[in-house]
Amino acid sequence: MDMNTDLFLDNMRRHIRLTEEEEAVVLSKLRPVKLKRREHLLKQGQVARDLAFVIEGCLRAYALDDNGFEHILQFAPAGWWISDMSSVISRRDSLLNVDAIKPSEVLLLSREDQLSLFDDVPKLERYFRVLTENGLVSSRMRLIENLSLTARQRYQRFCQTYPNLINEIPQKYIASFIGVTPEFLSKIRSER
Amino acid sequence: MDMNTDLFLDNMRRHIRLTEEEEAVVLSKLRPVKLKRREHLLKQGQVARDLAFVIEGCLRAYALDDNGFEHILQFAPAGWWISDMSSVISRRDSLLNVDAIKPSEVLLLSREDQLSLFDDVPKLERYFRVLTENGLVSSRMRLIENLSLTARQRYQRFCQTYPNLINEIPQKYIASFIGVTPEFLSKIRSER
DNA sequence: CGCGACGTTGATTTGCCTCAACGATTGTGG
DNA sequence: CCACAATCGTTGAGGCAAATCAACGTCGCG
Repeated sequence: MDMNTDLFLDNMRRHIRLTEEEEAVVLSKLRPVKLKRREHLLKQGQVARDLAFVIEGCLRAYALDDNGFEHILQFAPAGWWISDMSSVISRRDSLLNVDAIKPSEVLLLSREDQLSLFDDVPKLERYFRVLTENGLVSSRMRLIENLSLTARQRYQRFCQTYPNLINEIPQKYIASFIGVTPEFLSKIRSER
Repeated sequence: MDMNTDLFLDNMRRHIRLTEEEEAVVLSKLRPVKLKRREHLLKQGQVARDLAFVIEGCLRAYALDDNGFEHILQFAPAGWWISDMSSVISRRDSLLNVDAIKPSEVLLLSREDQLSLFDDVPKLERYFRVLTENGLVSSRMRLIENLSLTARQRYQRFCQTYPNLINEIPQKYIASFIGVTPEFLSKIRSER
């Protein structure tokens, strides 16, 4: 079987050390999937069953508000996990959509398999705890920044934090991420 | 020894089932502390070493921006955990302050003890993973709401989510939490 | 009692949105 | 390979939600 798992193994090994057998058990649960641009991995109203590890391309998670506007909560370039943890954990309908910004490839892990892996390979629980902790940290960070920074400052911060993404994805997605209209981001960028 | 741990044990038992010995090991690491109104558990610039479980009163976590304004990220009434996870995890200086809104009592657990407990009582890892997951969920929820709701709607949402807190804490804290000035919250409330 | 913290109210300002028009670029089918 | 549509970014005029600033009433507390 020929799935490109190097990026994933690198990522996991940065946090925990497993035996070869254990790694094989984990890998056996991962399902590789290719996505076209705009193709959805998850739509709101569905229950999210899978976590996705991006090995190529870039995905995004976004919410649609009552007026039909998109609000991007997370970008996931290669090497990142993405999904609606809220839905995965609670098994309730997702409020988020996840789709591919560009042609991408991901490894899927169902919540069911994840939980059974926690029993079979207990060290894995630590790996995902750390990931969740990091997710919490960055989510809080964004909350602070949204409460205390102006749009201009949030854009500068985005440029510092995701220098790779800036030239990789359409500008309107960046606007949606930092919480302004595409028009206003354009005006910000034109100043100097 | 006379520390009121019922609330904590209730909370933990809702997630995992431990033996009496295991519970005793966990309890042995908890240090009870009383806080006066306004007393700080953590100030920004320090490295947060402790997680705090509130057994009485109410605490808050807030960030100070460059202009000296406070932005409250979390309230923790009795039965809630609070701290700056970001600092605890990364061992870097905290960006948050944590203090008591009213006279309070908390149980402290150092990160060091938490990690050693993960080795001694592996089931505990699950408890904290779930807590962190829930924290992530609510943090994301707030981010969505801050991006997509008006101040009026955020206030209504706050009233639904924390009906107990509304008459318990000064209004300016609620303003800080939902991300408006105290003056504007006052105007919102006076409409109808 | 008198002071400080808090909430209210009003006048004014401002950061960002809305709407509309217009190039530039990309993509697509003939 | 061209023609055309769709998508995207830019620019400008006008509008609105919320901030700012200031004054004032009220309450709790030393």
